[in-house]
Amino acid sequence: MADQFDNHLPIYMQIMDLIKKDIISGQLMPGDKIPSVRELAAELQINPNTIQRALQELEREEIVESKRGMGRYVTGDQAKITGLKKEKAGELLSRFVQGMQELGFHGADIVSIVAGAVQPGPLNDKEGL
Amino acid sequence: MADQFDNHLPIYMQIMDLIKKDIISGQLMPGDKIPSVRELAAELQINPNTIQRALQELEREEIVESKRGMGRYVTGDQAKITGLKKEKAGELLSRFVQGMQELGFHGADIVSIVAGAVQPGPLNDKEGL
Amino acid sequence: MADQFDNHLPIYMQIMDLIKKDIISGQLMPGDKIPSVRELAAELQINPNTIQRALQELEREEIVESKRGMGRYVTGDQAKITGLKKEKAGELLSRFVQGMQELGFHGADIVSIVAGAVQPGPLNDKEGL
Amino acid sequence: MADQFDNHLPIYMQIMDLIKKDIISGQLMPGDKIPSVRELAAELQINPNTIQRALQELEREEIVESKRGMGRYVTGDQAKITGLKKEKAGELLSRFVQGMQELGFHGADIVSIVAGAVQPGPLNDKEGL
DNA sequence: GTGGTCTAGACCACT
DNA sequence: GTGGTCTAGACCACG
Repeated sequence: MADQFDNHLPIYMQIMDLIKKDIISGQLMPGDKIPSVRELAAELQINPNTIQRALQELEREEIVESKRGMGRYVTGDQAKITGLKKEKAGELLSRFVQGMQELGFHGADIVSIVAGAVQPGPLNDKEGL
Repeated sequence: MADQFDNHLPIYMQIMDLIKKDIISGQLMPGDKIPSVRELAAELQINPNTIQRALQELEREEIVESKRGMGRYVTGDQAKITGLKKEKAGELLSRFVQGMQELGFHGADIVSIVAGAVQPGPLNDKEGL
Repeated sequence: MADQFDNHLPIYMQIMDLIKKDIISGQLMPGDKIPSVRELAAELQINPNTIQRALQELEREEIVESKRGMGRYVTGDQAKITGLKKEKAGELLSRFVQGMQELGFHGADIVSIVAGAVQPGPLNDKEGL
Repeated sequence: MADQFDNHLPIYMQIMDLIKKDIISGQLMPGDKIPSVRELAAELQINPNTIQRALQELEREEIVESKRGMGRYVTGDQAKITGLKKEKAGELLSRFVQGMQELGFHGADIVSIVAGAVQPGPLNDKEGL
């Protein structure tokens, strides 16, 4: 079976991203309990130490809080979460735009390529890429 | 002086990207000679072995050919090169769109965000992100 | 002591062959852990970097997988392994037959030469070659 | 266009082989004049120095003789040529048989595989390999 | 001069 | 402990 994880990014970071996405998308709401290290380790087939590392880093980023003896919880700070979303979106956007410009695509090209990708209509075909 | 190379990605990969960009942008045309390992090492202030590694990988990807004792050359296969551009663009695009969708943005949102980024007009400001 | 490695072929390729043979012959089964770079380096009296190179190439050929921090493993893809054997045999065969034909030997000649070599009987002696 | 030469064997050796094959197969007979370095260089699209090296080595092996100011000629020593043929055949044979044995094929297997390859009859199919 | 290989030794992040 | 990367310096065969 194909590995679910990418080889050139640390697994713990990929796990951080998984959890962040769950939070941003609302699957995990502020204040929700996060599955225990053991549960996540079993579910993802990953060494518990690696899960531990991921959660520690999320704590450092104040996205997750641990309550002694009660497990870890999504931060109640809503601003933190919307900030997270903006930050991620900003990263994605700038990486994309900069990359496309380096490939020689310019303003309008880029927009129309994206338009073609998100809502493929009769006027756009894949060749446009 | 600030290092010209990024810490998250191995230097040899960044060198690969440098050369790929030169090829895609037309600074290096099909059949052109690529500067020798030693020249690149001197120019980029990088150990020759690292340059060697980068060029070997490009050779594996059939973007570059080495002619014994005569140096390395950009592949003459034009299709390979245009393929390279499409591949890079496709990667960037799908990573971006998929990422944005995971963050909860949908079709039109994504397009307008990109539009705002590439051609900032009076109606869009960066804060809108 | 006579070097265990041949001069015409790079050491790292010879190490690749060693490991491939272990896999084909079943000494290393699919999913088995491969000795660490350092272990192999000590055992074969070869610089670790050279071992590393050999294993990296095997990874490129998808004969071996590395699991971060956990070592390298023989691919679990059984088809890959049987494919390996067929590929090697096919190479050997076509190189041999083509070579013999270029030397002016034809069908039956070639077969009987091989027969003489693998099971020398009273009717064939090596001088016959 | 695909290069006519293999990357992991020196070109001059490959040229030596070309000429040897011509001699063994009778395309070049004992005493025949060998094309000049310039001619071969033009024909094979190879640096004359490389051709020169190949011919020098053939002289060292006494397969070719140079007559001052008159060019190079295939040796008149017929024994040398038949010896050449035996040597080449022996190399091919032992490399093949040894290789197949390392892959786990044994006597009769090897013979029947060769038989299938040189005269494919209704009883043998490729799957047999 | 060119690429290719090898050694030695070091540092790092990941598990 | 594991692989991955990088540097430094050396040697070699090829063209």
